[in-house]
Amino acid sequence: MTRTVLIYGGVLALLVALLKYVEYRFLVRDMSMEIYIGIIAVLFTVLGIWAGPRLIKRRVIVVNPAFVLNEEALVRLGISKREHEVLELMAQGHSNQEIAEKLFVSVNTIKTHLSNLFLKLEVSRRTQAIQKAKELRLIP
Amino acid sequence: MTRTVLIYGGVLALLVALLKYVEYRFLVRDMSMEIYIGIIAVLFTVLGIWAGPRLIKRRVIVVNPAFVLNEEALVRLGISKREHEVLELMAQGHSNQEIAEKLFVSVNTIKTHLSNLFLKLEVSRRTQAIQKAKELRLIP
DNA sequence: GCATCCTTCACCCGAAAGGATGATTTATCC
DNA sequence: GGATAAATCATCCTTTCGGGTGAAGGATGC
Repeated sequence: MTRTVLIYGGVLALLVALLKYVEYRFLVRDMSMEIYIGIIAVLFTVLGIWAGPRLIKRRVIVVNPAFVLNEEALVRLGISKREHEVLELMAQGHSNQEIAEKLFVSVNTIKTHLSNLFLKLEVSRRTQAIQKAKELRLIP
Repeated sequence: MTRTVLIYGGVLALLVALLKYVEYRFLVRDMSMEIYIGIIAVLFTVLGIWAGPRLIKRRVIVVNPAFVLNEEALVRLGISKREHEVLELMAQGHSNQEIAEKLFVSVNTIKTHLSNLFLKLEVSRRTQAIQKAKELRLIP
């Protein structure tokens, strides 16, 4: 903050000096008063635009990052579409039986899918699978 | 954006008009040139500070909100310290046996804690418990 | 001192989950 | 047309979970 004010002051002083120089050398004799004032106005407006954000504390907006599926990991681990589907339902807290009913297949199929998933995720329990899948951004 | 530019232009025009007014009525006769220029500089610096952030696109910084334990929910649901501890370990993917070893108690104790937790969280599976506990911000 | 809550542990039983293996069907690719 | 991968289902067996019940020791508060 202190540093910022110093920089700001320095730039301001520099600008004033520049103006003085310009004033006595070239402009006053050749230009009308209006143009001279206009130049000053533009210069200091630009200065304000530049210095404003540096003087005023930046507002940090905390936002929950939207979920983006990590498709690269899906491919890398060789997780199929169906397996991913089962993974999502499992992570939502459904039992194998419930998942089977939702997907219109038998429980055995779900168990097979989950077995394969556990192998691919290198885990041995569904709670671990949820952990890992969240880390890898396979599920929200 | 278009609206912002219009406002900006309007304010600028207003300021110029004000300056003209001031110039011809009071100041030029009484003040030195330096002070007059100084006032212009200050005015347009302020204008720049005000208009800058409105002209330049605001940068939104996306940050993962830090985890804040919802103690109110803990009290409301009557979840004890030990139960919360077990809940955390469970959510990390540990089996009852593993949790028991980590806390130096028997598996039966862990099972009792989890049974009570399931009652308090109104769930019937550990995966559901994880879901609900995350929703309630009882665990990260 | 008594009630209450927390923590601990035990036992039983049935349901759910996990591991291994094999088989069939259906796409898809070369 | 054969190879390959995905999806489906099954069976067998073991481990883990979940539900119910009971009980004992310790801390807290009135």
